[in-house]
Amino acid sequence: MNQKNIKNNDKISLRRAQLIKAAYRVLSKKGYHDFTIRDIAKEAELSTGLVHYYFKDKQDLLVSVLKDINENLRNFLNKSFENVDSPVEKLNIFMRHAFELARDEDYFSVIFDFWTLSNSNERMHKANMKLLKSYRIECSKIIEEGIAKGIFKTTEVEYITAIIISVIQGMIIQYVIDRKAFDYDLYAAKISEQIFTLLTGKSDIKP
Amino acid sequence: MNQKNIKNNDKISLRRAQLIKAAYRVLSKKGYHDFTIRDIAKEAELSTGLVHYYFKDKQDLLVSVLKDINENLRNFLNKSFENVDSPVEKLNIFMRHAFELARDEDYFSVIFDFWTLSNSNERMHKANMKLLKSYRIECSKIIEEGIAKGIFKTTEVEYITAIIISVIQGMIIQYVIDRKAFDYDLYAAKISEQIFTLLTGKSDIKP
Amino acid sequence: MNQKNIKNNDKISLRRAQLIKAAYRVLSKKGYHDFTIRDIAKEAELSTGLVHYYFKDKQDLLVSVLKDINENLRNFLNKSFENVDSPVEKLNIFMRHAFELARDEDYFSVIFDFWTLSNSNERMHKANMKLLKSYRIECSKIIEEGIAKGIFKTTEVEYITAIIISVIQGMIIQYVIDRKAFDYDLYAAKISEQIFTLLTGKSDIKP
Amino acid sequence: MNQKNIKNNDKISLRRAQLIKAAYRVLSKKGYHDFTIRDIAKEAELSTGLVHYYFKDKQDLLVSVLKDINENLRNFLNKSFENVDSPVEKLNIFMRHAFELARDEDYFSVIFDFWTLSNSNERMHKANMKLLKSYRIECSKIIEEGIAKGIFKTTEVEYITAIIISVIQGMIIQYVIDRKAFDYDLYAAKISEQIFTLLTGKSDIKP
DNA sequence: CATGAATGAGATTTCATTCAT
DNA sequence: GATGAATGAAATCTCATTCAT
Repeated sequence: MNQKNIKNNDKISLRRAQLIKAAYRVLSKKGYHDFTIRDIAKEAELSTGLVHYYFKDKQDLLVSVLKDINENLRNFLNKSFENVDSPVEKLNIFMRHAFELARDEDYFSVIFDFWTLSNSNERMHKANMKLLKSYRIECSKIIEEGIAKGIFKTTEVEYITAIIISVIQGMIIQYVIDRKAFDYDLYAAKISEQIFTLLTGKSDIKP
Repeated sequence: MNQKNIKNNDKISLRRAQLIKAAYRVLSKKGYHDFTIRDIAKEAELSTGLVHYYFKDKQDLLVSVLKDINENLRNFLNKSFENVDSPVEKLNIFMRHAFELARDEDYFSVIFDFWTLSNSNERMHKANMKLLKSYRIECSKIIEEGIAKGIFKTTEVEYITAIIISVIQGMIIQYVIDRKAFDYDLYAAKISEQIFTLLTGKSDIKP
Repeated sequence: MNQKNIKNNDKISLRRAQLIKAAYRVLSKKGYHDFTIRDIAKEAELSTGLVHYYFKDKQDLLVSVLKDINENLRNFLNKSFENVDSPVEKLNIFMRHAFELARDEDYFSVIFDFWTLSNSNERMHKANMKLLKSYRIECSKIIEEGIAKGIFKTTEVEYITAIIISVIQGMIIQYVIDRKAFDYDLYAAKISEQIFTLLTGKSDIKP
Repeated sequence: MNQKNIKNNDKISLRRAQLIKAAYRVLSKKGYHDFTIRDIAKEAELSTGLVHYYFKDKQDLLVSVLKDINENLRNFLNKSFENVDSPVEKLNIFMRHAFELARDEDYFSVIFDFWTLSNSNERMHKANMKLLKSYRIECSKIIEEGIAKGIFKTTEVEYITAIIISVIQGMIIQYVIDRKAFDYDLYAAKISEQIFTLLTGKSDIKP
């Protein structure tokens, strides 16, 4: 590939990224039902035609947004774990990150949209499966590392993982839908603690 | 209220129920994105005009569907608890019912739709809050009854309730999105058991 | 079918006919490439939505126009032949009618459009086949009647029919594309005469 | 004109020819309705921008395609007649060539497209007139040569020419639209024979 | 009450054409 | 000459909502 092509590809990637970002912003602001290609174009300060130049159709753009979210998760975790050795600390980072998602007003509205689209769009369905799987895989890796290092004492990595993801996710949903349902921060802390108890058999680990 | 009005109201209720049911069926079949007023009218074998006679607009109908779901939950639990005294048995029924929701292919796609709509529609948002609250209230009532009867030994009813709802809900979502993610029945059973352990302090209670 | 349905169907037929007529007018004025659904709606003084209410899509409307043309041909011939017994006179009417089509500035532009669409649209293709077949069938019927009555003396009805249709059609095309190519009326008269010669063996029959 | 300009012009001609060929291929494959400038560029393995460098606009390109077809006709006939003296043989070649056009699946779809465009585009209209005129002129030349050589005995060259073009063209159209309408080869042979009869006076039918 | 024809705003999508590189 | 990213106008089609009957 020559110099020129590299430049072009960079430009293409740039535009795609720009549009994906704009789509994410619009999506979270207006929700899938009301957002239009025109909104995205306006948000990105580009023409509507260009959106279709880079993405086959609306659904293609949305799938790309979801894939982008997935990639961001991996990047975030990779970066965060760079200088961290302790599995306990890693799990803490992981859970804190997960609980923090509820902070971002928009993130879960977008996720809801994607779940909804899962039904009618197979590509979206697969991307959703992949994102959830990513969460489970990252979580399992940490737990297994903890077991290998003799810190965690469970034999049921997958089950514990499913529980962790479930309880965090379920908590977030309730909180996102009803911010006054309970003291989210307190419950998040308690749950973290309880999970460590479950994993280590002691309750004195401080997150 | 005279005889005629009663009759009319009955008929109105009948038509409304008929349309709500049709809306639920269409909604679960096609998802929010593709369903139309015409679909509902056809499903109910009525005219499109009539839908707007009984419901202000599309959103009004959808809110009514959600409220209907809420009512059904209460009715179901009331009926199920009619001849049951044991809080343990009640909690079992409650959790089994909740886990069973994942069985119904359609139920959670509809719920996803409603969550999504929560974002842009305040009435829908409120209805969603109410449904989640209903779950928490019903669950809390059972736990408090168990405490009163000396069977459950927790002081944190609300927290435990939130955990129960969260873990079940989170489990369902993962399962609905990826039916092969894990052995749902096994995990459901394990979770139930673990919740009873949490509540009673013993692990030998068989659900 | 009750009185009401009949009324409704009449109304439906009315609207459909109205739109087909409008489509025909617009089509001949602007040609397929430039004509829009909006044009038709405007021509019929109705809304664009209504066009789609009565016709699945643009192509569906066009196929309907072609079918309408076909029907008109049959109706015209049936009516014209009502009090005519002589096959010679019938064939004369038939050929005069055919040659007259070139008079209508629009008719053949529309036909060209349909031929063009034949390629990409199977329904249109079939409708085109049907129209041409209609012409052949009507022509053959007359010739056979003439043979039965001992007036025409050919054994090759189908071949003669194909020739008649071909030469008239080919003549029209040249004339429609180039009005000054030749003396259309003169040539039309000559061709008619020659065809009768071919059929009867004498040349003194005056059309 | 200097050496450089000649080179450039050659290159320009080359590119133009390349694009015209590509346009013809795309046009016959997809038909006017679905073909795009991008299709042509892709087919020619060039960029879309270049199409507009060599042709003012889409219509300009199409007119060029039609002119190209016209030129090809003349070239073909010139070449075919190179070593042929007999007008009978020449007319045979001419008619065979004409009838053969129906063989090429694509040729007449393209011609239909051009006829259709005739309506809304004057340049296209003229190009169409020119192509039809070319056919008549070539045919007339042969007949006149035959008369000069005492082989053909008609005094109505133009009329006979119009008939020949008409009947062949009309035959092709019926065949192109309905391949099973009749035995095309048989009818083509019969028509050729009959035309020669008409021209040589061997039959007793008077034109 | 009930119907469904009619409306019209608005969404997605396509594509000829332009222009900076 | 050559490229292809970018534009933006315009087309088709959908659908909630209205309203005369």
